[in-house]
Amino acid sequence: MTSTPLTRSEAKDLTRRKLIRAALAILDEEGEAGLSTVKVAKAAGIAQSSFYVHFKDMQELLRVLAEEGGERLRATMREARRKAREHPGDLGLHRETFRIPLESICRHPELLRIQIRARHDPSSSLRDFAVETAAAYREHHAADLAALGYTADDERDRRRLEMIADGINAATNALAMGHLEGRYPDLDEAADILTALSRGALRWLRATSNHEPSDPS
Amino acid sequence: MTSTPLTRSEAKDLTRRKLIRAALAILDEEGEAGLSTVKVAKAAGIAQSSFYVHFKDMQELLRVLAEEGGERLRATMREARRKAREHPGDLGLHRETFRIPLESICRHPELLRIQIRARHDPSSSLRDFAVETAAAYREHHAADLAALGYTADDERDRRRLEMIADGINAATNALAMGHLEGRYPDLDEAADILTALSRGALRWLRATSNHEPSDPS
DNA sequence: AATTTCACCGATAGTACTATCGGTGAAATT
DNA sequence: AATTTCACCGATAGTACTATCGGTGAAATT
Repeated sequence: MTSTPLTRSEAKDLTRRKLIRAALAILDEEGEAGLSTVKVAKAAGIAQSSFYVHFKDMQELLRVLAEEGGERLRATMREARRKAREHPGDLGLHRETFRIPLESICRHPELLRIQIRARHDPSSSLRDFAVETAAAYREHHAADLAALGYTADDERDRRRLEMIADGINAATNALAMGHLEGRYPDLDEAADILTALSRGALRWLRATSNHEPSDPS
Repeated sequence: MTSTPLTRSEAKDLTRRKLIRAALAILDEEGEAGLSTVKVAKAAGIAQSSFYVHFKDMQELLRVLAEEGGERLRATMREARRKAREHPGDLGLHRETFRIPLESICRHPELLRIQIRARHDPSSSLRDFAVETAAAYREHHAADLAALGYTADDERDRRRLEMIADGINAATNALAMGHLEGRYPDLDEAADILTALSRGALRWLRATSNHEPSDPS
């Protein structure tokens, strides 16, 4: 009941945050096509025209959204990496490597949903961001695998490591989405499967590296 | 130079095909947000208002597009399955199981792109179709794995098989997209990796089935 | 206390699109 | 040959949205 007296800039910043929150919610619920200055402003409780006090246009708001989302994703990757470094060589850790991204996705599923959508939508303003994020994620994961002892010396092995990382990443996203949709209740089970998938790939990598050109049997 | 005299219904059908083709191209290049009766009609070479001679509205055109795309996808699945049945127990075939979808994706990449986009876009008219297609693909693949001898008897194993199929499917899509983007030049290599991934998962499945509750080491 | 700043407002011009309607001429039918 | 059908056309009313502009009052500054 105590009225909180805000300075003008504090109030402005609050409104800005409201706009960003509103945009994120609409983006998640209705997609980029559902975004409009009308809807975002109304959801934030201000007039449509006041939207432009805070952002030059919708494009700029989306850019800000992408930057903030990217920061959150990078922080997650850093955390996962740090944990992996704390216990090098730990086998149970291999599994942990997969639990962390799964959990982080489930904590903020809207970020992944938006990213996946933008990644494949040529009309999306967030497309470049999404493509870069996906590439960063892929390389991060490839580095993780390399850290587990599967260093790639030549071009071919490096590419293979990247392909494996790409595949595992995609599988991670798919299982996380399935979990959110209620199909896969147990995240640990998902982590186990990802571990098993990556073990299979790495076993193959070891078997074919500097040996036969290509024989997965 | 010989003018082909078309009956009225032939001409109408031709225009209809042109509209569908134009819509598919625009959908792939600009996304669903870029679709409009103006653009589609113009690209097909008719007046915007004539669009409505062929379709009730854009929604209906999208439905038709989804149905045709779905038919093509189902045909691919049937073909893959048929081939797998021809050589049961063939180990090299396990690899073939992955090459066929990869090739089919690369033959019509726009179908997958559109599907992935729609799958995660709440505003998409094609969403239901995309979700159903993804589910069908997942179950198809789970059945494929079961056919390889990893029959799932209880609820847990069935779910695990579905999770593995889901993961492998996602990886398949990711590698196909990477191939199309020029990152992975060799489709065979991609098929090898998918084979290796699935071997790892199935090995784990065999190791934990009806034994320990969950231990991936 | 007087003045300035500025976050927000309502109104509105401009843009892009949808979907309908009456008209037209060639194909199809009689 | 006369009549009907219909794929397509241009015009247009209606809808949703963007982005600007002048105005307002409370906060901030003088």
